[in-house]
Amino acid sequence: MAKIRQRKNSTRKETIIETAARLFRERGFSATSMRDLAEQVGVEAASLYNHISSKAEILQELCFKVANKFMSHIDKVDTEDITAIKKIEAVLRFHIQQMVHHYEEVYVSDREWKHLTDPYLSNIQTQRRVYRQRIASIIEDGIRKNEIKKIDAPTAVLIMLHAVSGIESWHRSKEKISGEILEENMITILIGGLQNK
Amino acid sequence: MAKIRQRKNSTRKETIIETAARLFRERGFSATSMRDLAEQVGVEAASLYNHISSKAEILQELCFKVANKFMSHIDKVDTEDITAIKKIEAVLRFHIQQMVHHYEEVYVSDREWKHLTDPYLSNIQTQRRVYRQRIASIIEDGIRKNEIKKIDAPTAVLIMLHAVSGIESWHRSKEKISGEILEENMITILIGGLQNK
DNA sequence: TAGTATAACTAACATTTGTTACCAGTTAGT
DNA sequence: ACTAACTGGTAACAAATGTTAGTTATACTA
Repeated sequence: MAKIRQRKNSTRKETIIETAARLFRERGFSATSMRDLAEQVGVEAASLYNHISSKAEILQELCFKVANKFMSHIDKVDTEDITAIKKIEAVLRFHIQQMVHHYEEVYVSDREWKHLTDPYLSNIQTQRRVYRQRIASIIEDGIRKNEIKKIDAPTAVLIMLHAVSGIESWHRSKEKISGEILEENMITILIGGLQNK
Repeated sequence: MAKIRQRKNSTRKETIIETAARLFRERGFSATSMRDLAEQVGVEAASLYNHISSKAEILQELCFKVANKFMSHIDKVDTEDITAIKKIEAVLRFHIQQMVHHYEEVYVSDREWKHLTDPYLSNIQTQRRVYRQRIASIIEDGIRKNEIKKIDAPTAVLIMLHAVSGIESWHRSKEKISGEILEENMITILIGGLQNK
């Protein structure tokens, strides 16, 4: 029972969270009501509460899932023995791939985290700050080693991360180039812009 | 009376819209209530309706004001007799300056236009599409003339515009570099990334 | 001084919101 | 077969939402 409860519960819960991610992306967290969500899931609003404990919890799960994913990745990249510019490229490629393949959850957690409430809000703010600082440190390292142009590292981080979130437009556009070509184009422009020639 | 009504009315209306821009930026359009707005203006919620006709109207005014501003600017740039890369640089610098000096309204109109309703929604969607296409055309022209790397133009536009919206992080950061240095850094990276060497 | 437009207020409205309490049918393990 | 968990539904809630109606005080114009 415990086992089965776990499995069934989480499957249904996952459906709800995935559906919520799509709606939060389309309409925003605040503009999405539990009744909207229920309708898309095919259930009454009250029934959602058999699987989740609040609307806020859905956003929390989305945000922390994504935050953890990016944090683990930069952990891995940072231990590799490659040049700073290669590290930045690896981080950038990961961001692009995540935005291409896990669009909804990544986009939502990036745009809607402000609607978290306090223990979670502070937590995610800290995580985001730490994450950006780690990228900035890699860039500063690259500048010292003359691999990267002499620029303001936080500004470079800001450009990188926000450029990636623009992949939203790509998703919505009619005639999409492939994800791979998108990735190469973005790398060309952004790494090209950072790199010292 | 007409004169004074006009002047007083628009002053008060402007205050409301400016305050709304700040709140919409901080909390989002949907998460900002008319009572929140009224409180910040220092008035009861119902009193707002002496100056504006609806919450939606506030967003409309913000979005179209900003859209018109950018559209006029690209009109001007496009008639100038300069290289394609210089045109792109001019557009980019204008975006950066607008984001630095008219942060709230530019940011809000960029993030919250989805909450417009239909005659206005379609209108702004078209304007945004046309605007991006015009930048893409300049880029394609630059590619033909070998001033710009052989990249996918819509992708370059996407990167440019979204990178600029990242100036939001700069506004929120404690130790800001100056607006001018920010601008030069962004130009270095982005124009450096586009330009053919 | 009388008259009029402005801009504020209070009270109230109809909806929509997130959520809870409670009940019923189905499923799965003993 | 019996029990317990799971998952759904109905009804309802208190609070919050955008907005309207009606009133009043102020201030400028004639």
